[in-house]
Amino acid sequence: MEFGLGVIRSGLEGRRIKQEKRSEESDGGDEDDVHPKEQDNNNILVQVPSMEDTTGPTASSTKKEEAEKLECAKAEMGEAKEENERLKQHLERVLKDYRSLQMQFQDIVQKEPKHMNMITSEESNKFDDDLVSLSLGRSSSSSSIIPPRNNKIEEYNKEEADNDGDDDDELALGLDCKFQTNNNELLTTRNSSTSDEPSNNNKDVKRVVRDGGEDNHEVSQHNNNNSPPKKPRVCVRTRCDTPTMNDGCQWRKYGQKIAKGNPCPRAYYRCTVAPSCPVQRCAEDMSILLTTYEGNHNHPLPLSATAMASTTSAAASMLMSGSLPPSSSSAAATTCTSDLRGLNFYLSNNNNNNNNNNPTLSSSSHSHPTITLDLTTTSPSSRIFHPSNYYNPPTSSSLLYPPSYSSTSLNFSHPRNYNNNNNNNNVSYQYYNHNHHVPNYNYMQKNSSSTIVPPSSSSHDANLPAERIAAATKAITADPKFHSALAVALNSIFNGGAAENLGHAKIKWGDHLFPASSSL
DNA sequence: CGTTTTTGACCCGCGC
DNA sequence: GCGCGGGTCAAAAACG
Repeated sequence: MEFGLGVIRSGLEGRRIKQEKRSEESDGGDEDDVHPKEQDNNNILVQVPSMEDTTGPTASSTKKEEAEKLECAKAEMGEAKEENERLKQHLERVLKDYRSLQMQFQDIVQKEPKHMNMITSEESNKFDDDLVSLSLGRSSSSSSIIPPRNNKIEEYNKEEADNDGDDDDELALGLDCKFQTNNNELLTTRNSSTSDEPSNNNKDVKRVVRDGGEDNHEVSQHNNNNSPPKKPRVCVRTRCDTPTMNDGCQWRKYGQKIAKGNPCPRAYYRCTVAPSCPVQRCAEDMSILLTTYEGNHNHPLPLSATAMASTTSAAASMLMSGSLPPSSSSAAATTCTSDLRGLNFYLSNNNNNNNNNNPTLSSSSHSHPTITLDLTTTSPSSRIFHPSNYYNPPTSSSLLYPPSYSSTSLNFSHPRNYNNNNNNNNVSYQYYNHNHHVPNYNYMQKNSSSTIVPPSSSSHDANLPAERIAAATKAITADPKFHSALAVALNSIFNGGAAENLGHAKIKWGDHLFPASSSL
C-alpha cells in the first residue's frame, strides 16, 4: 500500500504505472494467470547462469550447483503446476456449486412469489440464466423496462406501444440491465438515457418510479421541476494503490480538480471507447479509491468490463427505481448520508465502526442520485443480516440530506477476509487479479468502427464474472427490496478468482439465508 | 507523429 | 447578483 503517494499520480509516476500496466497486458492475458510460485520459478530459471560462464577449477562444482539449482527449479515448477491443477479443479467445483446455488435460488423464488415485488412470479419463472442479457450490446428495444406496479401498468403498456419502433437498434449499455425471458420478451430496467439520447428523457425515468409513497420523490421532483433528470451515479469505494480502478474499461483522463477540503485531487476520466463515462477518484485516505460511474456506455463492452458495468447498472437500477428503502425506513442497515461527496461521512463511518468494517452500499444525496458501493471493508458473515451489530446512528449532519433524494445505505457481506480485518487491501488486490483477463484494448480503440466480438463464453475465467453478475443483476432488479442482492453482484466480482472464500458468503433471499456455495 | 496527460481557463449550477 | 465549487475544454507538454 502506498500511503501518501497521492491519489492521482501526476506526471511521470502515473504514466509509468500505466505503461507498466500496458506492458503487462500486452504480454498476453494468460500469462497474468501464472501462479506466483510459477513466476518465482521463472525468475529462478532466468537467474541460472549460462553453462558457458563456468570456467576454471571451480567449474565442476559450479556446474554441480547449477544443476542442483536447475533441478530445484524444475521441482518447484512441477509443484506449481500441480497447485495450478488443484486450483483449476477447485474453480470447477466452485462453479458447479454456484450453478447448484442458482438452482436453489430459482426454486425458492418459485416457491415464494411474494418476495418478487417488481415482477410477477410468472415472470420470474421465465427467467433463464442462459437467456439473461446484461444489455451490454446493441439493444433492440431500449424503452422496455420493468413495468410499474399497480394500475400504472396499463399506462405503461400504452407508452410502450407508442414507443415501439422508436428506439430500435439503439446502443444501450452501462446503466441498463436487461433480462430476456423465455418468450423473447425483454425486461429492461432503465435509469438514464444513453449518451446518444437526450439527457432529459423523462419518460424513461418516470417508468421506473414506484407508485405512491415517498420513495419516488427524487425522480418525481425532476419531473415537477421540468428539469432534466440527473443521471444516476454509482460510486464504488475500493482500496487500491493505482490511480484508477481497473474495471475492464479503458479510461482517458480529461481533467483534474482540487476539491475543497480534500488533499487529493479529483480526476475526471472518460471511456475512450465512447464518451460519457466520467470516473472520479477522491479520497482522504490515500488507499481509498472512489470511482464514480455516470452515464451509459454506448458501445459493446469487453467481457471483463461487464462485471462492474452490470453491477453499477443494477445498483443504479435500484436507486432510480426507488427500490431502495427510504432513509426513514426501519429496514436493516439503513443509514443516512448527507452527501455523496461528503466522503468524510463514509470514511468516518468506517473508521468509527468499531472494527466492524462492514462493507456498505449507500445511496446518498446530491445533485445526482448516487449510490455508493463500499468495497473497502469486510464483515463477519454472522453479522450480515443483523443490523444492530453495525448500524451507526446517523450523525446530525447526516440527517441534513436534502429531501429531494432518498438517502439510503445498504449493507452487505463481503466474504473475503473473513477473519482478517487488517488485510483490507486484499479486496482491491483480488479485483485487480480479476482483470487479468482484460482483452487488448488497443485493439478495440484501433478498430473502434468494427464489431467487437467478446471472447468465447466457453472460457470459464472470462465467463464467470458476467455469469454471476447476470444472476446478481437479475436478483436486484427482480426485487427492489432485496438488499443483499447487491452482495451477490459484488461477490460475483470479487470472488471471480478466489473461490476458497465462497464458503463464508451468505445470500439472503426473503426469509432464507443460505451459503453462496452450497457444498462448502 | 500520434496519443495521453497536464493544467489553466471557462462555463454553469447552486447557495447566500 | 455574486461567489464558490464542480465539471469541462483545449492548448501545451510529455511520452513512446
